[in-house]
Amino acid sequence: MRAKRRASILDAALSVFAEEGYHASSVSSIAKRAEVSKGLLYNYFKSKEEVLLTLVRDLFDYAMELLKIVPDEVITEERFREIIELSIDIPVEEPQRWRLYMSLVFQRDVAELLMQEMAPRMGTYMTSLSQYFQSRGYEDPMAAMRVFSALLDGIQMHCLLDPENFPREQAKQHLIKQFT
Amino acid sequence: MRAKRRASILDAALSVFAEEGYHASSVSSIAKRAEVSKGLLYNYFKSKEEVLLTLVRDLFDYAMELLKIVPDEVITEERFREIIELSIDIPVEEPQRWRLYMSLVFQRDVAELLMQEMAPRMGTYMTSLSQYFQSRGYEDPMAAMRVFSALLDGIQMHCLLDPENFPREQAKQHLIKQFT
Amino acid sequence: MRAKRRASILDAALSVFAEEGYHASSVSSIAKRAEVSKGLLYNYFKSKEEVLLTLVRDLFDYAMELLKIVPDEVITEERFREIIELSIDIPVEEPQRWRLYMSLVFQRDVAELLMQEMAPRMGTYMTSLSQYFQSRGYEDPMAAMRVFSALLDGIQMHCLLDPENFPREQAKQHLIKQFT
Amino acid sequence: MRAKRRASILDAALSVFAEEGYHASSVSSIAKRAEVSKGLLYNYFKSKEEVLLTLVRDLFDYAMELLKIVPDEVITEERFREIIELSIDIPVEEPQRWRLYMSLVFQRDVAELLMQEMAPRMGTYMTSLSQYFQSRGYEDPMAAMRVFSALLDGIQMHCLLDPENFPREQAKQHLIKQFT
DNA sequence: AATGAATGAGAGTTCATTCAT
DNA sequence: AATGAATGAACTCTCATTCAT
Repeated sequence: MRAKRRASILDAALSVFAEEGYHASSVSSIAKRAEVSKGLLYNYFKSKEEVLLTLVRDLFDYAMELLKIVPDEVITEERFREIIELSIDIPVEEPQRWRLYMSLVFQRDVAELLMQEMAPRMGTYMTSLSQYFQSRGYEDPMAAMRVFSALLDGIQMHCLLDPENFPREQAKQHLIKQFT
Repeated sequence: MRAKRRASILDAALSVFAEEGYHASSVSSIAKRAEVSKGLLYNYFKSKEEVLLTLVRDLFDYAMELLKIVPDEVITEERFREIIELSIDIPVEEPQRWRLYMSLVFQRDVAELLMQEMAPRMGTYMTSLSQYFQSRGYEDPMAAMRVFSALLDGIQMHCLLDPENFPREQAKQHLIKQFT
Repeated sequence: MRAKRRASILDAALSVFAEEGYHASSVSSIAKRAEVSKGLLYNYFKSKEEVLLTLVRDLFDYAMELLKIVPDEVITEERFREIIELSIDIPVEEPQRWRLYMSLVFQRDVAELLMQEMAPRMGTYMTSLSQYFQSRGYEDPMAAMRVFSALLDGIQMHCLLDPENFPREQAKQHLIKQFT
Repeated sequence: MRAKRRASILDAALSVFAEEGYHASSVSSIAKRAEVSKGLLYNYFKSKEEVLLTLVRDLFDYAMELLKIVPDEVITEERFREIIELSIDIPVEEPQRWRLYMSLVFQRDVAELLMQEMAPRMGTYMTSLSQYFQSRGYEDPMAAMRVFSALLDGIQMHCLLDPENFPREQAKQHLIKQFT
């Protein structure tokens, strides 16, 4: 039951953060939405920031799991295609969570905190990707990987900003065709 | 001289916003950085929000001008290539301004205000673009335009996040090759 | 075993109060240090204030006992000397407890509560003392007693503030010489 | 006029602190008593602690001035008598201020802050005093000085606790007789 | 045009206390 | 006897905004 309360606080926080942005959200409004007293929230999380970090960490872990990313993986063409498809489809399932994530990327203070933690795991993933590009004969596989990531992020971003109208399938096919 | 004061306030606001994010910035610190009293700031702008909106509007106008975007333009392949190059190079010149812009995109409350104003002008540009894709024989030019925009935004985003290391030229060439 | 628990709570409270001061101490930290749940603490004491009062009452009783103070005692010169020595040596044995006591003297709200209770017992002691001064031929024995008490308190205070360096023996001898 | 406001805040703070003790006092109640908004108080002082420090610093300076204490002074018997009389009479004039001071001595956290600042100036005064005792032929002038200070503090303390009834004159004469 | 004193609402956070279990 | 989840009021402090000067 403790876990349940915790989850409901995180749910509430997510939706408030997503609606108003992290800095503009108040702990009061999170508590209210979670139907919990402000005091109790501090029983579960030691600060507003910790709520945010928890949220993002969870999301990141969840994404890693869904994408089935493991360290030092060798990426085949088949797998590469899968990564593209999942990367684009997953965020759309829960746009709220991912929008929050995106909104933090350009928030200097928070972004640094996050990157600190995620850098290592992201790093090995990046390496795997650039090895894929190397195996495909790219001259500068590192650069190719970065361009690819940027393009993928762009697609994700637009999917999140307008999940209903953005031509997701076409975008997917475009990416796949370009890089396989 | 009134214009000068105004400009210095906007400058100060930009750098404060960029450093701390809009919501975490205080009017006091903007005034201080602009070497102006808080009272005077309110003489020029009626609220903190208006300062932000002004900043973004100006940036938008400035971008439109640099990109030489005019209503109902017919885009040639040459011009298309130019648009790509400018779109990627311009933000890198003043990353601070553009980062602020990006940080707002996922801030529901502010984003809506902005879109309201910019939608019309953006609209005609989008139309021009999709006509370009139509002329190039794309089956669904509207979709192509959206995919293209997403990819371009992704590149811009990564350029802003890591202006020094991102392989800008490669990204540009990639985009150009794909769409011409 | 109930008594044991109670005692361990009082111990914990004493050390927390001594470290941080009464008002700055939290019930949580007392409970934690006593290795007891907050709820249980309230089973033994009905409020934080009661814990404090108990602590001070106990200390007072304990001091009275050590000083062997009984109502209507007739104080001889020998006994007077003993009182001085004990009064100065006792606090130094457990500076923590006595420092807490001292810290309350100038805390209006708490001090009143305490005095209320202790006044009667202190009264008879004061009377005994002033009778001693009367027997020694002091013109205004009441005044002499008060001056003496003040001087003694001064010594105690300094002993507690710097137990290691304060010249305790010299102070004792000084007092004894003055008043016998 | 700014100075006036500042003074009225300090006045209010003094009386609130004196009544309830530093930790038990709230900034709200200080502001209320000063007939000032909470916000304004923070315009004048950057924290509750700074209000306290200001108060104590001012008091200390004021006392030093009244006692006419100067570095490296050579204390004569006449001057020594004067110091005793002033030391006892001054606090009684404004018991509130001095009670606050006393209440802090046993407040670990604050006391340290204060001592840090005052130590140097107190030091030279202590030196002067111990030189006086040396000149009077005391075997251990340092110890004599400490005992003397303790006794004096005891008198001051009791004067403050019961200004009306404590036999101040007798105490003064007692001290003077002992040490001259 | 320009100041900065002043406000009041609200921010995040803590905590003594209660109560269902 | 014992827990710790839960509360709500109060805490210190911040800040956008106004206004007398």
